[in-house]
Amino acid sequence: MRVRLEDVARATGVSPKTVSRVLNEEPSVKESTRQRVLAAMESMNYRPSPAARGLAGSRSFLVAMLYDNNDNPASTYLAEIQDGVLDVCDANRYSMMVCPLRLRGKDFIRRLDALVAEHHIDGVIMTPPLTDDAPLLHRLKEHGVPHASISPQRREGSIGVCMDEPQAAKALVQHLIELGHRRIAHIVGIANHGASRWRLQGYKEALTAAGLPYDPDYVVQGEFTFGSGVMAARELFALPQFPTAIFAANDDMAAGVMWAAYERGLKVPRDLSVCGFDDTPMATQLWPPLTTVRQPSREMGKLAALQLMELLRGRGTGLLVQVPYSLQLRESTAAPPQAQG
Amino acid sequence: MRVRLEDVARATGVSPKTVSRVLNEEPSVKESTRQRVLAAMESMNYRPSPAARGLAGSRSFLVAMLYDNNDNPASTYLAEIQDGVLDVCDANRYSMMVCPLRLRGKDFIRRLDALVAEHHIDGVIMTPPLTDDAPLLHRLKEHGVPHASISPQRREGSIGVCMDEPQAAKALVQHLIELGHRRIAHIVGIANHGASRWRLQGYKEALTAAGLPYDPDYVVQGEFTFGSGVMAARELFALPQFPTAIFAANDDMAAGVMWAAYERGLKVPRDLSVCGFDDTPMATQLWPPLTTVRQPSREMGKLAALQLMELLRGRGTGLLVQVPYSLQLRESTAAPPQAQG
DNA sequence: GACAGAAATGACAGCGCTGTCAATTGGCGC
DNA sequence: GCGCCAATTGACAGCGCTGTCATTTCTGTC
Repeated sequence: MRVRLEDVARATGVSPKTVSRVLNEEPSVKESTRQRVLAAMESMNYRPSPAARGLAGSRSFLVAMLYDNNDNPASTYLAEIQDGVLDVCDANRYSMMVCPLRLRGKDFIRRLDALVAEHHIDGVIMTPPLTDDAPLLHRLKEHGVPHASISPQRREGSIGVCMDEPQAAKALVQHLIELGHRRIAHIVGIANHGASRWRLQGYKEALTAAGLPYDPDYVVQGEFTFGSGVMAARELFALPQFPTAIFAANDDMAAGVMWAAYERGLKVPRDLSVCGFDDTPMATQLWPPLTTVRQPSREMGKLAALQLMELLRGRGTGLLVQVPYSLQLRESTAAPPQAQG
Repeated sequence: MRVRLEDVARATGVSPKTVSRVLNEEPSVKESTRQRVLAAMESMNYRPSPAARGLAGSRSFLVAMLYDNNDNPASTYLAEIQDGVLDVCDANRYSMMVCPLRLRGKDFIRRLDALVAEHHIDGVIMTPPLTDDAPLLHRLKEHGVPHASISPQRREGSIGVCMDEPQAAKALVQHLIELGHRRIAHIVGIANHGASRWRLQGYKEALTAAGLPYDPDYVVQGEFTFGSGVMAARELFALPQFPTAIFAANDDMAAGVMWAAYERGLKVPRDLSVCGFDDTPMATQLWPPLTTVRQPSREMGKLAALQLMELLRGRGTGLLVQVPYSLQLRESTAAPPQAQG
């Protein structure tokens, strides 16, 4: 019925253990034997049973992608990452499980324990804000499960992938300044996300670099959601002298800002410049298309998974790879209404 | 180290096999024994090893979610479905694997074979357009893998979940007609999706019911993507007498229509009414908010998974559950520019 | 050409569970 | 109180692989 390792062994005239060695790319197998075994595997269309491998061996060939499905409004972000991770897992003959966690609910540690206990997970990929949850990280360390992070806040000691977000945000705001804007507002994201901090930081740095004052009234809290962008924008529009440009910490909130602008009868970019961050598909689908920063999520998922694979292979200790950002200058930003000094 | 079934057996004073029976909810276990075993499992925090269960038994407790990541632009749709499926799997102690297939590439059958051969998948959840791919269905039948579908085209013999899409589309177009529209265009979706057929059908039925003529010029082909919506709208705007309302087969294309309208200087809904289908988050984030049909994707994922669970439990033969739709009347539709007759 | 040591291979048990089939127990009629 | 059948439980092998450790086959050396 099913082709087993033993069948391949018999066909090749070697012991099952040797076939196992070839399967697991263990070093001490003579090249000629290796080739014969591989050929037999191929011709017999042999497929190792993950269950048996997991049961007998120490590895499960399973990685879990952990994410917080409370605090991740932009499903496209997660979907793209998942896609990238899956790609790399597939290529490396690993399976991937998706595992939504709820940081707020306090059972997420138990969910993790269950995952490790039941499935013997080999490794974990995490997305923000899980990447920086101390209890979670601690537990992973206790379990001894290797993990790679996407955009973790702590750079030292982290493995995975990141972007120079402060620099990207700074460049974006500098673009606004170059267009002539002086009253630039910022809508911050959810507090425990590194992205929120970095983007705010870049905003501040750009102002400082240009010698512009930092006005706390121009910095309002959002939640990375469209709705929170609307609310934040309304708040800003209520200021006696409202900004000529708004930099929202992500595209969803930027879309909310544009919505609120229309609601108020403001034309973008004539009356107000708007920019976001992430370059989700939505960015090019807004009217006018949104100026933003491209973040290559799919690629980042791949890179994080690749780092994890390195760890699992026992080669090296894993890196925190940095991917380049790129500004996407579109029609939602322009010179401010009245040229000021 | 690890708590095994044998440990639970010893603690309860029964044989491992009896514990196994309890674990698998087999009938012939005395209730008192059952309770004792369950109590021991609980107190010892016993977690069965899926690998061992899969290896020894005939079930793997694994279901795969199959989707085509070529032809599914709306990642939120898939993400929501995945979320729903995952929910139900979790609750039933099943694991879920996600498995993107590419119908176009001809290796997808091999991918499926590998999935079945390696992981001994217990069941499959499919999304359009996979639900109606003959070779795929045939192969699943050959493998004897139970499967549930989300919005399959063939109603008879299918198991899973669906919506009365023709009726929903008809109701939507009737709404336009009631508003006074007479020249209503439709943008069709990708050809091999049932959704495309059903929504077109509903469109036609509404016209017929109202005694309006069917004008082929008013029906243009799209691909469910934003970009294709833009193109289709431009095509329609090029007609000598262009429509006063456009019904796009999904929200993404409707967004494209609105984009194209702005591009041409048309105001929605003053100059043009636009409506979509699906009620993705985007629908409320457009300006003006989009009139559309709500499709409860998450719920549909759950229901399909529940049907699959029924199948896997051996209870009943599985149903094709129908979920209700609901019209979301928002500001993108209004009376046509000039009241006609 | 014999020998040490490395390289390559194999024998065997067992991972944690379930399927099969046999054994035990309990209930009931007479 | 005995026999019979159904309900309940248990013994045991084995799923397909890998870890451990033993064994064989090469190298090169003196």
